[in-house]
Amino acid sequence: MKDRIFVIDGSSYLYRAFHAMPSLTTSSGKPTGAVKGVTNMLINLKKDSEGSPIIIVFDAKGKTFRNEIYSEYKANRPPMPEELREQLKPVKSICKAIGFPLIEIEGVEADDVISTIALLAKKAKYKCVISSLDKDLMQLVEDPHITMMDTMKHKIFNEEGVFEKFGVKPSQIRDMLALVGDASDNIPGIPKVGQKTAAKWLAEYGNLENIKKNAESIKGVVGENLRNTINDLDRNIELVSLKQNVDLSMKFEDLLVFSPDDEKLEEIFSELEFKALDSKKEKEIPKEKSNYETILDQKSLKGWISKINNCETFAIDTETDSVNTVSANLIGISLAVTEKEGCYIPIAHDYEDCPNQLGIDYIVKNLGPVIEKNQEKAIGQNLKFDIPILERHGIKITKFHADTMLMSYVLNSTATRHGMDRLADYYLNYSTTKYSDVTGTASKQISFSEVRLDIATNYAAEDADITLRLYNVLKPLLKEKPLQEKLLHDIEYPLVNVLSRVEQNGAKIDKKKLAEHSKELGETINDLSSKAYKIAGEEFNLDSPKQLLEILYEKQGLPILKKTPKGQPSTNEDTLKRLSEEYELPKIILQYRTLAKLKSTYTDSLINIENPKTQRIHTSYQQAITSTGRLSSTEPNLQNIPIKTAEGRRIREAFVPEKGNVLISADYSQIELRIMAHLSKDKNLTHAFNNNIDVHSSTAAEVFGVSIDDVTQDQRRSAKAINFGLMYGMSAFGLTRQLGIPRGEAQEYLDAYFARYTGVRDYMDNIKAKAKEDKYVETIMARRLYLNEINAANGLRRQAAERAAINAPLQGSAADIIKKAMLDIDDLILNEMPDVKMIMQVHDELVFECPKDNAETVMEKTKETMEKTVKLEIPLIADAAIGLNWNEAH
DNA sequence: TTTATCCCCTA
DNA sequence: GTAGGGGATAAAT
Repeated sequence: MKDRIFVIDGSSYLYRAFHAMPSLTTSSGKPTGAVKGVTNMLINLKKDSEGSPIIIVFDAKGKTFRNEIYSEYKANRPPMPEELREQLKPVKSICKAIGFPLIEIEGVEADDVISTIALLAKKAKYKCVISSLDKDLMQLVEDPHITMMDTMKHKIFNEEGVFEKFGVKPSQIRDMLALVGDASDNIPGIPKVGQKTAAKWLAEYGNLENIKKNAESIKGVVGENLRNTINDLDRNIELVSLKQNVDLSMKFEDLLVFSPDDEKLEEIFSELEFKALDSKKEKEIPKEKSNYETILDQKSLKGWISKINNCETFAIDTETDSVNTVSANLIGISLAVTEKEGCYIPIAHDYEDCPNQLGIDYIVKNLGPVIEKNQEKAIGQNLKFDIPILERHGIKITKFHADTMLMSYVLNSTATRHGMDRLADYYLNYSTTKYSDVTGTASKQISFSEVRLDIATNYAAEDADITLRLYNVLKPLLKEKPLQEKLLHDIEYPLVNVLSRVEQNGAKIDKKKLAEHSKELGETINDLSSKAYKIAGEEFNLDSPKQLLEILYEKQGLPILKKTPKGQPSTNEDTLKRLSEEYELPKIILQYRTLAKLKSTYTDSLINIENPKTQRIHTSYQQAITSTGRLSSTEPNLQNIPIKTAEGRRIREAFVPEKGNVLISADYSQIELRIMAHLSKDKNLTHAFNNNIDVHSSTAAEVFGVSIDDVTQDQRRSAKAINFGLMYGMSAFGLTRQLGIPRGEAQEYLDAYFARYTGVRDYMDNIKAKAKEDKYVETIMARRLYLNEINAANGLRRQAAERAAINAPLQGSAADIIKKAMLDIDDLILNEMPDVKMIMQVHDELVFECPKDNAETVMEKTKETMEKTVKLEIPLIADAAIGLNWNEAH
């Protein structure tokens, strides 16, 4: 044995990549997803092959000998989707340019070519690895010199591998295929005989000939089917057997030549707008030299002060020792005025031999006023972080020029994530120095104050420099989208300061109450664990789904009702609930889960996360995360505090005001459904909202054809499920699951709904059509969500995009509205009621803390502001309440 | 130590 | 069926 060669089944790569990849396109709309997928697979294989020859084989046009044997062969195969066909040429060009010999022979299927190459390889004493998952090709593995591999999953199929997958030996694959048939090739097998039966027969009789001989002794319907169609088997064998004598019109040695054309490859890549293929190559390109200055003396600071005073715009960034704005200490400030130039002003670096720095007092006194005076020229990346840090040192920024994170978010919320490292990569094709590169991670992590000044300068000044460069790239892109630019300036920018204040305000929690609750939970959890162990007959980790499924399904033998996406028997709530009807253990697990969740995620962690300095908890609102325009909340997430169960609501009782204060909560009533009425102008829906009629009852009356006074609880519940489901783009199937009713009944409900709510029906149809046309949908404030997969060939992906197209304008418009309400109320607070604090936003709810004396007035004003902040076709209603804890106020 | 999986909390 | 964050375990590194 000399070496090995790899043979790629090109068509199988192509289809696999097509279905696995999202629908990427170039800026001009040319589809590239499959090309990219294939390219990645090729590059991976090239790495794995360690220099062995690689040959790639494609199917070619033309009828083959199989069509002569059987005219229906592959007759039902759908034509290649247009989106994929367009990508065929570039894929082949890339294969050639990478340097692999590419073979396609008219009138010969790729499988036969591959089979022939495998034989030639054997004769030349090469091992042959076929990169494909094609069942037909598996027959070749009977030869020990030939193996197959799954490139994506790095799985090798030798004789054992084949047996594991199909239950037959490679030498029996032909017989199995003949028995089972192949739907995709339109080869009919024996009716009712699938892989299992075929494997059973082959295990018993060894081969097809023996099965035929013993056909009489096979019982049952399948035996009868076998005898009825036994004459097809010879033909099937011919169809599934691979030829090994194809004329390749070239010598085997010529197949081993590797002839890359890097220039051509780069050309194709740039046409397809791919980034450099070889990450190694990219790294070898030296960064363009930038000029970064460390500011340690008064004179050089003065130089930068005059630069700031005289520039049009400047970028600013702060360096701190924490990502938490409440506890972060200011370590330094960096500035940039022109690209590739920047400075870093160290303030609190502290390590052995650290040079003397100018000091915080000097900086605040001399640079502070300059920043404040020029703030409307300031550009930052996530200024919500920098603003409170600077403010703690008396440098107040209330109005800035731009925030590159938000620019990117408003341009396209999903094209990339919007952290600076990602933006630099995406918009500048520039790889930044990472924070962890200079501070290290985990146990080896040092504070930024301990980072040497030269290293810190390179990192920090680069941040300001890159921010400026990003601004210069993003600015013209936004100019082309005036409505989105308006959204940025009217909503997102002003919201930065508001969110910053909400975060700094924080919320007070009753730690004692939480600790008590936590203790109680702990005790009950212990009891439940003991009970569970007793029933199980052993101790195990109740938090481990893996251990749990062993106990439930293997040791206790409970029926498996559902599996997880990865094929493991599921132990989720839904499954356990059903099992609880008959068994005790699942019931206990469910109780355990509920309480354990409350303890670990809420009572314990809220206590832990309280800021020792302020004795309050300060979440961080992410303004550039969601695709739809909503905020999200982290560390802690205050947007998922329990409410549905009584036990859960006890957690809300621990959110309290300072002494003498109260909490006020105001939430929009049915805001997304109202927006649906507004956008669709549906007569029935609009009528309900305009006349203050309970919308779910009204829907129930329409759908079930009864008077609104006669609507039963059950009918209202069903109508509510329909109303919510519609906003998520749900189908009859989903409604079936939600209501536990037969599919036909669910469909009847939906039909009845759309017959009565034609405006909604038309709106849904129109928004989908518009999404397909434009590749995006918009909210009432022109926030865009791009839907790359709205025309995807993959049905599941396309349908998911369609649902997003329906939901995003509803969810996103609601987000727009509450954001605007927050701005209005913030104005109100600044101008009229300075003792009120906005402390939380939970998507459609705002929570305030204020002295109890004027609480009624504050409540009325906030409610009114929320309701008046935008004018829609229907009224907006906010429900508000006052309380001594969040549960009471809600 | 990081990453993936499963589960579960919210609007 | 939409949009999120996060805890615990177990596997990969």
